[in-house]
Amino acid sequence: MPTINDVAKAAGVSPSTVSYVLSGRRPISAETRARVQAAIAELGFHPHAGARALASSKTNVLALVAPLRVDVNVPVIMQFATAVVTAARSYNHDVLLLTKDEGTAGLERVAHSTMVDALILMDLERDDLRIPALRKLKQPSVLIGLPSDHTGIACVDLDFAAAAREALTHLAGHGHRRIGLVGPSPAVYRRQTTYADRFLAGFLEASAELELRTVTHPCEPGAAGVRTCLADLDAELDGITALVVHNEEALRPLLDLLHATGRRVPDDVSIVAVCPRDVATAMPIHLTSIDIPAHDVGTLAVETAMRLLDGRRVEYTRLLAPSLVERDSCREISTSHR
Amino acid sequence: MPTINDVAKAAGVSPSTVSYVLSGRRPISAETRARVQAAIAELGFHPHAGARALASSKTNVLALVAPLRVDVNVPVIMQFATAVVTAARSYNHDVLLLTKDEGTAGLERVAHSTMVDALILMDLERDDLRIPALRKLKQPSVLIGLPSDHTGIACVDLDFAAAAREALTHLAGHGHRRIGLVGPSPAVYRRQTTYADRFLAGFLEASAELELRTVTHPCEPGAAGVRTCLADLDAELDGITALVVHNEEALRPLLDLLHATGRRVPDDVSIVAVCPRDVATAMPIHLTSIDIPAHDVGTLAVETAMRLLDGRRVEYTRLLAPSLVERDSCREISTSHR
DNA sequence: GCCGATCGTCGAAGCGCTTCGACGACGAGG
DNA sequence: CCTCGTCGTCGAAGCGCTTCGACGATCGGC
Repeated sequence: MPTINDVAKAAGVSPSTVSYVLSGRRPISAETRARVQAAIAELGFHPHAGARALASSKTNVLALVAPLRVDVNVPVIMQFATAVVTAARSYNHDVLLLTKDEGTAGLERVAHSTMVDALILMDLERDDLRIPALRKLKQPSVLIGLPSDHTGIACVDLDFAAAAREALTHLAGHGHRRIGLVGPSPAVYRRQTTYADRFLAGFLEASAELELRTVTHPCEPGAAGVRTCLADLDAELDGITALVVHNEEALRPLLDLLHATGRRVPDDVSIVAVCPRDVATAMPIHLTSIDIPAHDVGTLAVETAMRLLDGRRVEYTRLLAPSLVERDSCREISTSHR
Repeated sequence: MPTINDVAKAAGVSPSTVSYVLSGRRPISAETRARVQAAIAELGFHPHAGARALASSKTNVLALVAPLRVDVNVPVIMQFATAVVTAARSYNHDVLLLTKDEGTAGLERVAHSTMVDALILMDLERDDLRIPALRKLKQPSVLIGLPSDHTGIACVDLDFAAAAREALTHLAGHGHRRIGLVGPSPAVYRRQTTYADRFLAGFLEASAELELRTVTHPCEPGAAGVRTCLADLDAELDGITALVVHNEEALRPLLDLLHATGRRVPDDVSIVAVCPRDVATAMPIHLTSIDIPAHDVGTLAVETAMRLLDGRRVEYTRLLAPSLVERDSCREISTSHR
């Protein structure tokens, strides 16, 4: 492996000149630059990351903390990760992958040992224990999610409250007045994962504003969970004509169940799903859905981290507006049913 | 951030002594060690990763190259990643996540700039262009997959040929003689992804050995793809009594289709799937399946990398034996059908 | 035509750690 | 009792890079 000194010798300049060619931090004459670049190319020089980090206190690495335990929502997590890695690369950064279950210790480890310049976390909980730890780090962090006390930490996410509102507005606009929410699994609520809370809050608010009759229930995974959830909803409110589903896993078994029990979608029951576009269209009936824009959110998170790193201003709370796209699972309800 | 010098001063020793306490490379008296450790704890000292890498030429980081483009098999990829990260941590290593689509350049970048000690790649193709590049790196690599020319590079994977053999043996043992293979999507074959090839080869060999009548077809994603695939299989061989499905995505639509066309599983058609355990049991009928042991494979890959790193011997090709677990999708065929 | 600013380059001082050789102390073996 | 080997520690020399201050050269302004 050639070093910067080898390059300097080959090009007949000093090492610092090579460094300035590389970083562009000082003007270098065109000829010198050309000679240096030629030498770099010829020798196949690549700066040593560790040396660079040591001298410059920059690693060009971002930590991404993902809930890798195969929980729920695997595809969404994957989309976030993809977006983050891709965006990071576009800023000439790499991504160090941490698992959420290393907890606070993992964050501190990589931060204290200066392995990363910034951290991006996903799957935040309402009173996430990691938040206070993050505040103590010298590296900035960006959250994908919106825990309760996030002052001073940048947060990026879909506006789940608005999403719920939009789902209900859409259904109400189609004449639906009795609506059930099939929520995430109880485990998600138990962890107080922030998106679940925010969606539910938005749902209840909008429900009141629009003067709808609504019921909500979490939904355990699997066909059995869906069956229970639906039964609960029906028991608490009869004449439900529409369902909002904020639970990717439940979608498929739910459709199966409705089909099996002779409730046609959308003729007997309308559905608005909250899920990535591709899962909405992978269903036998293409679902009217509110997209979870994982790609945008991931990209935005990286962008925010970059701004933070070079000291530019950032919006500390950035909630992306939801967008509902109509497909085949909602139907105008006839006045007689209202 | 305290440095090793601060610790040394606080403990009244030289920096090198602190280093030896940390690394254990030289004997240190119990008292000195205690003093040093106390100082470390008190100051909250964490060695600077870059400095360490520079001085020791070890980064304690592994590169993991994953196909992050949301392709097929997302859950499996996630399981691999989880296993790799977890295993790496257990060896005190971290994981740098690269996307496959950075190709050769990405590997060279992280290797040449000494960001990682070793590389783990997944989703290998038969004549993967990255293999020659890997050979030139100073860091060792471990492949999850088995490309055609892998001499000198460690490979780890499920033995897909044996898996195919086992599936057919199981079905043959239940009296099935006419069997169809629902393969991965044509895109997977086109890329000559190694597991697809190996499974197919094993399937054909076993089919001949067991004197079965078999047909095979790739299967495009989506319900339409499944319909076409099944139609093709039926057209080429009538009286099919069993299906081997080596395509996670296809499983669900396939069951739907069979159901819709009145072919009962397992009464009319038996199924052996190749997929992670949890997807096999997530189906309405619990499928007899051959597990894709992502966790074991990922862990083994890391283990292999570690052995390579400290110069121990490794088996250069390690194919894990498949294990078929019986569930509810296979049925003994009555002699009248044979 | 002189002065100060700007340009382009160099040298040297680190960044924080590991590791090698050296060296005193001490116990064991002859 | 002397020597040799081992133990425990230290000092110094890097590892490969960035960055700061310095300095000659060049240039525009008056």
